[in-house]
Amino acid sequence: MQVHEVPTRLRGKPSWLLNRVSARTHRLIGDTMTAAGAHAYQFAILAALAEFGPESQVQIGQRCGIDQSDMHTMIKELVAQGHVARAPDPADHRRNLISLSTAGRRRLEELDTALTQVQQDILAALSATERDKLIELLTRILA
Amino acid sequence: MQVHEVPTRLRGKPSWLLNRVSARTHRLIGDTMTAAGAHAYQFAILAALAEFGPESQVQIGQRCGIDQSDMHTMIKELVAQGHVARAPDPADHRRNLISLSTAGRRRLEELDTALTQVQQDILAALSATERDKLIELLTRILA
DNA sequence: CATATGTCAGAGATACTGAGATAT
DNA sequence: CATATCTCAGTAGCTCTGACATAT
Repeated sequence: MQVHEVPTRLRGKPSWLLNRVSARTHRLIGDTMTAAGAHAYQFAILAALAEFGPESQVQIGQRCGIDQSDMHTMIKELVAQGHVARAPDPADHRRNLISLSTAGRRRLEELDTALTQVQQDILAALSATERDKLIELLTRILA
Repeated sequence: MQVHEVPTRLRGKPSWLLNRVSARTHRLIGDTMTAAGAHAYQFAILAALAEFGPESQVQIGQRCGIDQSDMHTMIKELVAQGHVARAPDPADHRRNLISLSTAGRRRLEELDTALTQVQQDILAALSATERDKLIELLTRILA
């Protein structure tokens, strides 16, 4: 649907390409999560808990790149859905220890399946080798 | 500054990598443009005008991926700065023809220089060949 | 006292929706 | 009448700042 040609000074810049691709991706992921009644942050939180076990809100946020201020709402929703439990840390009463429930573990798999499908859609134009290359390059940029 | 390990289910997903890289890039570009007293959209508009000549707001927006509703403010600022002129299109009185001034052309070069430098910073971890590869892959995803 | 955590209110920028005015 | 452009108000989601209470 590209009716008009994109200015050369834009389409040659990685920052512009990244922004456009990321915007499209973000919309797809958002739609998928909304359809599942979830939030992208919540998948990240569930994934962190499944891999590293119970942690404080701050710890989870640092792992996933979620601001401390935004963890509260996300955790509150997950608690209401029965996907995680929030309990004071006996070893440090400032902290809440967040832990994954059985339902939360199922939820994680469910969301992961949906999100994995979205990856296929996003990268449909690339071969398997190229997808790996893209992941590698992005990972190195981020490191 | 990655204190905590990122969950595998996140760091292996292109959507997550794209989001993180794009967020960092977006911040760098934003800071650079703010320092120059400009907006990222405005660079795009100036680039379109320099390459394709005077056009309507809708046309420019479609080229650059800027919503029609957001063009108005951007153009207004560019007019106030003397970088573009806005005049009714004699051939179609619904349209404003936006055209680049001499100052706008200088401004474009100035912003392009700054933005080109940011690209170097973003892609510092990649070789020239890898940068080209990344651009190619992102371009194909977008096509 | 200094620091860490969680909670909460709100700001700022981005991208979009919807509606109205004008012109084709 | 249907459509296109421009303008403008306002919404929604994301990210971040600042403040405060509590605990270490």
